[in-house]
Amino acid sequence: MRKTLLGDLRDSELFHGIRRDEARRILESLDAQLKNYRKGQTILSAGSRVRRIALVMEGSVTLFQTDFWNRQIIIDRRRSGQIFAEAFACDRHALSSFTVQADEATVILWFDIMDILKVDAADESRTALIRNIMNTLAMKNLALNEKLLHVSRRSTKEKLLSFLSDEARKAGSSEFDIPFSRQELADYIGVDRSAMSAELSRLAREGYFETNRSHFILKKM
Amino acid sequence: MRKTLLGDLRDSELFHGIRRDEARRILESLDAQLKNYRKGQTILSAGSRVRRIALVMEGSVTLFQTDFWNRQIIIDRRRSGQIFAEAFACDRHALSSFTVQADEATVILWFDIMDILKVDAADESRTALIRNIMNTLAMKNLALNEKLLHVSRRSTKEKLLSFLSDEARKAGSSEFDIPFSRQELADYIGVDRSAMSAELSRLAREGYFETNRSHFILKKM
DNA sequence: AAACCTCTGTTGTTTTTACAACATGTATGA
DNA sequence: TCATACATGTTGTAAAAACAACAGAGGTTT
Repeated sequence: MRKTLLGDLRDSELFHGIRRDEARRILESLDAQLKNYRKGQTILSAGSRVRRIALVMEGSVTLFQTDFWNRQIIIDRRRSGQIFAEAFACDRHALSSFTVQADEATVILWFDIMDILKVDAADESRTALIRNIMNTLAMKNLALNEKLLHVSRRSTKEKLLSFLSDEARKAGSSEFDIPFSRQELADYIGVDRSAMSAELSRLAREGYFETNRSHFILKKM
Repeated sequence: MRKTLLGDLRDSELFHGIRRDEARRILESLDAQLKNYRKGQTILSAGSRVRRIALVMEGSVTLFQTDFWNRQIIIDRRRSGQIFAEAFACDRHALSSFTVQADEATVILWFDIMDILKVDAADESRTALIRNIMNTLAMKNLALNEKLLHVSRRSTKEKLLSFLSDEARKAGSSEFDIPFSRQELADYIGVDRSAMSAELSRLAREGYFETNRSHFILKKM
């Protein structure tokens, strides 16, 4: 495996806190495999069985579904340092629910995560890797739960109040900056930007908060 | 620990495939603790640090949030055999984002999941438990992803088509039964029941599918 | 069979949202 | 400073959804 690529590993959430030589040793014992893909090439097909986690080393990929009526739905994009297919690899019975294609020339590192659980193989670095994977799954879980909580509110007003309330909780203060522009926020909670902008004005007028750009100050009422 | 309760453990997703005596041994080494709660008692408060996973042994609990403007939002309910707080326990930096209260007299088994990763403690049953936890996290992830995909579509029509397409994919056939009544489906995708019913009729008339109650036959067009 | 209940579909009305078009604000570099 | 580009706010209109009220279908109990 190329040294330059291994160096980059430490930047990924998965190998965080694991020494480079340790990472190399672990990956070798896990049947890790580097594969190159051309722009547009299919890396993983919907419906296929996935045993291994994919770590994007170089390039970027798009995850999408094709529905029953052949309409394409883009799910997400993953870049260098990020992983995909981890949920399918960690759940023995799951098949991939999406297709993955390379956006550009891309290098993927594949490795079998379940192998790492083998009883005879306990050591500190492996433990760290398992912890990192569990952390990753847990964090994704929390992020998905949080987003779902906002998105599944019925009205734009409820979505905004749910989101802002959560931001205040995370900031530990009624005054905070959100990590989104207006357009990004609208996409995140799944509504139209201009309608959302109007709703924000209305809520501010009603006294729920003051806002300027990404800065918010919530008001008890 | 009471034998009767330990017997029930095998029904939980977490201890699936682990022998009763093994489960007992593991739990003792993990500082497992049984606690009883009265109806209405708070089991876990939003904002607190959580080190241990909670497994509901008897009774049931409600997970909810109180937002900035003191409005209560019910997130979910967990019953005997199910776990909660697993994502907070698996992500060292996370604090609980919700409060948990007992719906009735409830028994909770608390245990430290990160302890199980200790290097000196590798054995088959522990490996199975780790695998089960990863499975649980992965399955939740997939379920959340799937629901989010449907809920975040903009219109009722898009939500329905997204949901039905996914059901067809999971069934491996264009003909299938959905696991929901109309009201449950409306709640799941986050829309009004009667409006959804009307939309279903419209889509059926437009030729997307035929449906009777929970039975659907999708049509290519 | 009759009475009852729950689920589902339909329709008219009200409310909310999306959409489009444009105005204003803000940051950036020539 | 001016020109420019992009983000944000505003408004009117069309479309969609929520809501409410009711009717019929299906199933269950007596």
